[in-house]
Amino acid sequence: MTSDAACDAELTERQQKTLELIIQNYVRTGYPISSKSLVEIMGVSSATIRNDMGVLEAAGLIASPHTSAGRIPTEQGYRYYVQHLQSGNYLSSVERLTIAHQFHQAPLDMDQWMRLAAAILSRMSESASLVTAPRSEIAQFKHLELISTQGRTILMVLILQNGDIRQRMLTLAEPLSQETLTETAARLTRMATGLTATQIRARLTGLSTLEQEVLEIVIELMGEAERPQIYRDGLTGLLDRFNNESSGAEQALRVLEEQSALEILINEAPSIGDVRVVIAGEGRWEDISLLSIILGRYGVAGYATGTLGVLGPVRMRYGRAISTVRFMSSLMSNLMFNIYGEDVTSST
Amino acid sequence: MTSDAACDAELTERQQKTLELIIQNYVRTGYPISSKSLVEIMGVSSATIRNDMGVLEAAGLIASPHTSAGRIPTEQGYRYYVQHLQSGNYLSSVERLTIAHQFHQAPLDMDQWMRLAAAILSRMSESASLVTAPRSEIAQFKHLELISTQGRTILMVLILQNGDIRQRMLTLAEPLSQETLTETAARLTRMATGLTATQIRARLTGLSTLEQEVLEIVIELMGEAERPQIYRDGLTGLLDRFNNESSGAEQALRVLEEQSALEILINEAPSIGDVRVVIAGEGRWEDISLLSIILGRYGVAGYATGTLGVLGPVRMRYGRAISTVRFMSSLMSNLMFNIYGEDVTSST
DNA sequence: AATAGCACTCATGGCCTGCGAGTGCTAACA
DNA sequence: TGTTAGCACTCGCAGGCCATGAGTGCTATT
Repeated sequence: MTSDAACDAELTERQQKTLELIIQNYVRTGYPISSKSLVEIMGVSSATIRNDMGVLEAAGLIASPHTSAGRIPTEQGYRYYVQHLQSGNYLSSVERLTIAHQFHQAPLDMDQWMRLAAAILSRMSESASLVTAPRSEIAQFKHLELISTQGRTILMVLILQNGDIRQRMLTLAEPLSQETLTETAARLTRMATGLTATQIRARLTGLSTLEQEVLEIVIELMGEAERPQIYRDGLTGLLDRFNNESSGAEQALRVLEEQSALEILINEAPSIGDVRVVIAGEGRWEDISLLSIILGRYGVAGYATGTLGVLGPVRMRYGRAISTVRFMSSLMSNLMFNIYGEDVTSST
Repeated sequence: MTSDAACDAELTERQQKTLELIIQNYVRTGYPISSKSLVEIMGVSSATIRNDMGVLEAAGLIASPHTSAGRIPTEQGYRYYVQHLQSGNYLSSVERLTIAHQFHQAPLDMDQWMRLAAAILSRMSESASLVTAPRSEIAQFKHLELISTQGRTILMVLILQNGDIRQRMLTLAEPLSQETLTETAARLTRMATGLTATQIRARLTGLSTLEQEVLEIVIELMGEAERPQIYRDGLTGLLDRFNNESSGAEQALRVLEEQSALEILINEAPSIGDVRVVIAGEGRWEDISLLSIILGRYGVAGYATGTLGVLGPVRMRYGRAISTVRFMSSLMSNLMFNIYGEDVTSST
C-alpha cells in the first residue's frame, strides 16, 4: 500500500502549510479550496500554490472532485494532518474550568457523570459522543443482597469491587422469608468477597442448593455476558453536519444504534492517556467508511477503565475533537481515582 | 375548527372504502393515488371514484399535491381512518406466540426485558420505539444498603417496592467500618420499610447525623428527581422510511434524543389497556408535526406502570402499529403481574 | 524558484419543450 | 338519481441545449 509512503512523504514547509490550510478551510466550509483563495494567507501567487498542490496531489494527500474545481483533502491527507500538523491544545482554560466545574457540581452519581461526560463531549467536539462506564477486566465480588419481592420471586443485587451494580430476578422452588435470604446473602458475601468468578466456581462444593443456585447466577453476572451500557449523545447535531449527503448520517446512526458494532469499536480504545484516531474506517471497517472516530480510555489502570470518544464526519475539526477527548479522559480518570483511589492502593 | 366536523362527516359505504384504499395504497407506495388505479378493486368506473374523491376532498380528508396528480390523505384523513375504519387485529397468532416465547426465554432481568420490548416494538411496527421501565407513582421504600468503597466514600443502594434500584455515592465526614454501615442500613431499613418519601421525612427527628444525612438522600432519590431511563430502538429503520425528505427524520431524532421532549410525550400515555394515537402532533406539538406516535401503558394499575410506544412517519401502517402496541402492553402487564402479583394483593 | 498569462475543461443552472398522467366537467345513459 | 363515457385542460417532470465562470495545467518569462 502507498499509505505509509504518503504519510512519510517529505514536504516543504510551505507545502505542509498549504495542506493545513486546505484541510482547515475545507472542514469549515465544506467546499473545495481553490488556489486563488489561499493567495492572501500564503503570501505567494496562485501559480505557486498550484505547483505545490500538484505535489500534494501526487502524494495522494489531496484530490480534486473534477477538473474545474478546487482541492479537497483525501483520507490520507487527513491522516497526515493529524499525525504531523495538528498538535497542541484547542481548548481554552476557561472551557476546561467550566467543564471541571460542572462535574464537581453534579451529584456523586456514576450515571449522571456518564450522561454529563457524553453531553460535554458531543457539545465541545460538535460530533456524536459515546461513553462507557468504567469496568474492571477482572470482575471481583464485593457484596450480595437478596431481597424478596413476592413469594417465590426474589431480586438479586450484586455489587462488584469497582462499584458496578448488577441485578437479576430469580424464581425459587419454594418461598423463603426475608430473614433467611438476608442471612444467606451475608454468608455468601463473607465467603466470596474479593474473589473472581473462577475462584468462586472453585468453591461451589459443599453448599446448599439455594446457595449454589445463587452463586451460579453470580458467576454468570460477573462474566462478560452483561453488556456494558453505552451512553450516547449529540446525534441530532451530527445530522445537521451531514446536511445534504444523508448516507453518512445513516452510517452514523447504524453504528451508534447497533450495540455490537459499538462494542467492536470500543475494543479499539488505546490505553489510558493515549488517543486513537480512526479516519474513514481506515479501510478495515466498512461500516464507518464515511466517519471518523476518536477514542480514549479513562479510569485507573489495571483496576477499572472505561472508554469515551466522539464520532463524526470525516470532515471534522480534528484538533478540537482530539483535545476534547484527551482532556475528558484525564478529567474522568482523576474523578475515578478520587473515588477508588485507596482501594486501588490497598488491593495491589 | 373544522376538524371535528370532518371527523363526523357522513360518508357513504363506498366513500369510506375509497378513503381506506387511498390511505392503504399511499402508505405502501408513498405516491399519490389516482382514480384509475382503484377501478379494479372498487368495481366502478374511474369517473365515479373521481366524484367520491371530490366529496372526500371537500370534507378535508384527502388532497392533491397538484392538479395533475392523484390524491394523498390529509392528517384529518388519517384520523378518520384510525377512528372509524381501522380496527381488528393485524398480528397473526404465530407472531404473537413468537413474541411471547422470546420473553419467556429471556432471563428474568428487567433491563433485558425493556431492551427486548423496544426491539420487538420497532421491528413489528417498522418504526422507532420507546419503552420506559415500570415506575410507581408513589415510591415506597423497600431496602437500603450501604457499602464502603474506600475510606470516606460509600455507595448507597436503595431498592423500592416496585423493584427500582437507585444508587448514589456519598462522601462521609469520617471513615466508617463496613460493620457500622451494615448495621446502620439494617436499622434504617427496618424503620422505613413500606414508607413513602413524605412519611420518612416526618420521622427524621431523633436520628444521628449520619442517619439523617443518608435518609435525606433516600428521600431525594425517591422523589421524581431521578429521570426515568428510556429504552429506544429502531432509529435506523426510521431513517430508511424517510428516504428523501430528511426533515422528518431530523424531527424524529431530535425528539428521541431529547430526554425532556420524550418525557412530555410519555405523559400523554393513556391508562392501562388503552392506546393513544397522536397524528402529526395534532397541532399541539410543533416538534412532531411530521410524525405520528402511538402510546400505551402497561403494568399493574395503582402499583407500578410503564409506558411503551412507537414513533414513525405520519405515513405509517397504523393498523399494524396499533395492534403491536396493544399486544405488547398486555404482554408486559402480564409479565409484571407475574412478578409483583402477590405484593399487589397484599399491599392493597 | 516564483510568477504572469492563456488555453482548456467541465459542473452548474437557467431556459425551453414535449410528454403524459390525472383531473374536472358535461352530456348521455340505466 | 346515480353511474359512465368522452374530452378538454392543467401542470409536474425529464431531457436537451447553451452560456457562464470557476479553476486548473502548462508554458514562457523574470
